[in-house]
Parts: sequence; structure tokens; C-alpha cells
Amino acid sequence: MTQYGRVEKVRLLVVDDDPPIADLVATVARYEGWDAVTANTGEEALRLAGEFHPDIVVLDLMLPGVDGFGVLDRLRRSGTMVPVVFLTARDGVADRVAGLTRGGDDYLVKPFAVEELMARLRTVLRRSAGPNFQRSVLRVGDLSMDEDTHEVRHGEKLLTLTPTEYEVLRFLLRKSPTVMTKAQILDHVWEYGFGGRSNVVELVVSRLRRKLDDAGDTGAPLIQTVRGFGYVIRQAGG
Amino acid sequence: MTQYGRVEKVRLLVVDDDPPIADLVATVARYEGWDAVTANTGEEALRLAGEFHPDIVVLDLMLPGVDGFGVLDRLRRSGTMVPVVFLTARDGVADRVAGLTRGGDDYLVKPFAVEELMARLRTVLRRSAGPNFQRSVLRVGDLSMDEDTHEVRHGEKLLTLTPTEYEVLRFLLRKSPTVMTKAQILDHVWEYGFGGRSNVVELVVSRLRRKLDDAGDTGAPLIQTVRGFGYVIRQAGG
DNA sequence: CGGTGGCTGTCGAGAACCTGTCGGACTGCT
DNA sequence: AGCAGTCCGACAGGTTCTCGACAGCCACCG
Repeated sequence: MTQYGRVEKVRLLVVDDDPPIADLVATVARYEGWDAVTANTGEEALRLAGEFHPDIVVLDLMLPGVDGFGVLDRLRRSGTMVPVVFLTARDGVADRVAGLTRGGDDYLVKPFAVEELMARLRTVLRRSAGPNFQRSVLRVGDLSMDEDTHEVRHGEKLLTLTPTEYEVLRFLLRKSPTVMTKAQILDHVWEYGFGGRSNVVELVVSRLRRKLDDAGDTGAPLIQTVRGFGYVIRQAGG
Repeated sequence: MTQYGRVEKVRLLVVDDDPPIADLVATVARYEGWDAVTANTGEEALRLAGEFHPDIVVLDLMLPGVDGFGVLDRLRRSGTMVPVVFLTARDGVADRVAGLTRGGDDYLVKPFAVEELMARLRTVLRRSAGPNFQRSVLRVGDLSMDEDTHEVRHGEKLLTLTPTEYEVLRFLLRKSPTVMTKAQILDHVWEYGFGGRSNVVELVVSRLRRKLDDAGDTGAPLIQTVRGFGYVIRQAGG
């Protein structure tokens, strides 16, 4: 299956001075089938941008030496229109970031959730592909999620989900019909470094189920428990 | 879907000596599905005009070397009737510009808001397409906005909106039914370089809602909040 | 020039809503 | 029956959203 209308792998450049973070992002991207390289300094980033020709860049704004804005500037000056998704601390340069989504770029506040970053990257890629970009709709059985309009329907019924519920459901839909463990869900949907080793996931699934099943379902629950492993969304009977 | 009655992509030439600005405009235009090229000097602009045959030109009047007026002059001398939208500093040459907008051209003061620029470009294009140009009316549900007459109606009721309200509403209508984040709205509707890290967007939406809903609406508000994400205009029940 | 009125953005309080923790009930397996 | 794993009600703290009040600004007018 081709993604975003392209045949080759997406090429991603991750720029972050914190190697664990850069690697985390690169790893997840590779797991999605992308080509990913990392840079830990602005200089390296610029060099790699020239050699690697990424389709998209993840750029931390807090860099030693040439900072994120400098890198962006030089990137643009060299004529690359490659879309960028910025990372920034919550309090940090938030104000200076304003104005960055205009050029089609996007930004995310640290600490972020891996799935959310991937979702934004996909969106930015999809949109930068041109005007004829397609809606992204995830479907399993009679459940559908439109990632652009944020509409989630179960059959005819329109559901209202909270942000967390939405993210968990998206993750499960995206991975369906693979079983995801609670740890995996936690690691992807919650911010990295989230402390709560609790039963949040169960809770959110529980709340999700209530909303899904209130929507007129009768048979097996849409989100199934695989005891001892985790959760799946599977077509009924599947 | 054809835009402005044409089948091929609109071809835009952006002339500005400030590369970030030129790229900004080009990027936004590409997102709309246009073909865009940039020039940073008058000479380059003239060369590109000859090769690229743009349908419309965005021209900064403050250029080093051959200035904006010179470029325009030579363009016209070479027989091109391509419509032009000028950019100028606030205090700058506003009076001299006034005389130039006769031929269906237009101008905008820097710093401008991206959406407003795009709106003017669309208008100029439509007009230059000839006498049989079509009105551009945005509609969602019983809400309609005529971009030529600036009339906004909710059902029968004619609304009076302030400029900011109008722009925000237009942006939401144009993007409907996609959810726009507050950052996106801020970035597109406010001038680039706007610092306000506040709740302006929420405020304007609030004021808009009051006007929309005073107009005899009863059910769900037309502008819906997607908590944690942003705002959408969506057909009721949809 | 000073006055008037409309438009915009800031502030802040209150409302609405979301989220994680706790703990008790429940389930399925052995 | 016993146990680990799961489910979910209730609650408190925190976050996000809404909107009234107000002040600066600008355009227009006398």
C-alpha cells in the first residue's frame, strides 16, 4: 500500500541535541517503514539536509550553536521547501513559534506523545503533496475516524471523544487488527516520560467502550480485551 | 474540482527581496494547489515572467536595483497584461500605488495576513478572467458569505461583521469541515509577526457566535469547539 | 485639533470539562 | 476457592473555554 500517494519510503531528518529523543523519533519512524536519520547539532543538520534530501524534518528549536531558527533560515535560504515540524519547550520560545504553521509547517510542545508527532508528520506530508490530497479516514467495521474533521462515527452515530480517548482510539485503529499491549499504548499515546504506571489505559478504554457501545451496539464490544496481552479493535467475528 | 473556472493550476510569480516572505507566499499558494515561483530581484522577476508566464504576480515595491515600479513598467511594455498585486510598507509609497490599481490590480500593506492576500489574489484572478466571472459564495448549512459583496447571511438575516470577524469566519468556511487549531487560525488570519499569545481567537469566535446565534439559531452553535484541538464550522447534525 | 464611536486585544473570573488516582467489584483461569 | 488481571464508579485537581469589562487605538467628523 502506498502512503500519501508516494511509492518510495518517506525520508525523515530528525534534529535534536538530546540523542535519546532523536533516536526515539527515528526508531518509531523506521518502524512505520520510513527512512530516518538523526542530527544532534545545527551544522550536522544542514549537512545532512544537503546529502540526505529529506521529505520532512523534525527540528528542535533549542539547539546549541546554530539554533533551530537559524537552521530553518539556512534551509530556506538554500532553496529547500521541505516541510518542518518544530519541537519546543512549553514555556520556552512558544511566542516566537507563532507564525510557523502558516507555511504549512507545524509544531509540537515537548514533551510530546510519539503518536501525535507521527500523526502531524503524516498530515503535513499529505498536505504538502498538493491540493488533491485525500482525506485520511480510518475504518474498521462500522467504526470510522476522519483525521481531518475529527469526526468519529459508529454506524450513523456521531461520537464525542475527549483528546485522550481520540488518541487511544486512533492508535488502536491504526494498528488494527494487531493486539497492542497496555505498555505499548502508554508509550505511544502518552507523552514520553509519563510517570503514571497506573491503570490509565484500562480506564480510557473503559470510557471509550461506554461511548462506543452506547451508540447502539449489541454484540461483542468493538475494543476487545486479550487477557494477559492487551487490546485490539477487530471486526466483529474476526 | 476546477478553480475560478480554469482547469490548469494557477501560475503565480512572487517577487520580494526578502526570501522568507517570498517563500511564505509561495508555500501558501502551493497549498492551494497553485504553481508558484519566487524571484528576489527585479531582473530575476523579469526573466521569470518571460519563462514562466504567470497568471498573476505578487510584487513588492521595495526592491533593490530595478524597483517595483520599474518591473511593472517593463512588464507592461513587453505587452503582458498579467494582473499584479502589490506589496508595500505601511508608510511607504501608498499614494503612488493608488494610481496603479486601476487595471483590476490590487495592493496590500505589509505586514499582511496570509489569508487576506490569498483572498485578494483569488478576486483579482476572477475579475481578470473576463466579464463572465462568477461570484464566489461560500456556504455551509444556512450560512452564506459572498466574497464579492461581503454580505454574510445566516438564513435570511443579514449579519454585520467587523473585519476580523469576517476574516476568521471566511477562513473557517473555506476550510470547513476540517478542524482548524487556534494556532492555524492565528497564523493565517492575523498579520505575520503578530505577537499576541493570548486568547484573541477564542474571543473573536465568541463574538462571532453571538452574532450568528442571535440571528435566530437555536440548536447547536454553528462554530463548534473541538476541545483540545480547535474550531470547525460544520453542518448541524453532520 | 479635540471629540466620538467603533474595533481589537488584555485581563480575569467563572464554568465546563478532562484526567489520573483510589479502591472495590468482577472475571476467567487454574 | 484463590489469584492475577480487568473493569469502572467516584472524586479532586487541573486545564481549557467562554465571555464580561475595560483601555488603547484609529478613523472619521465637526
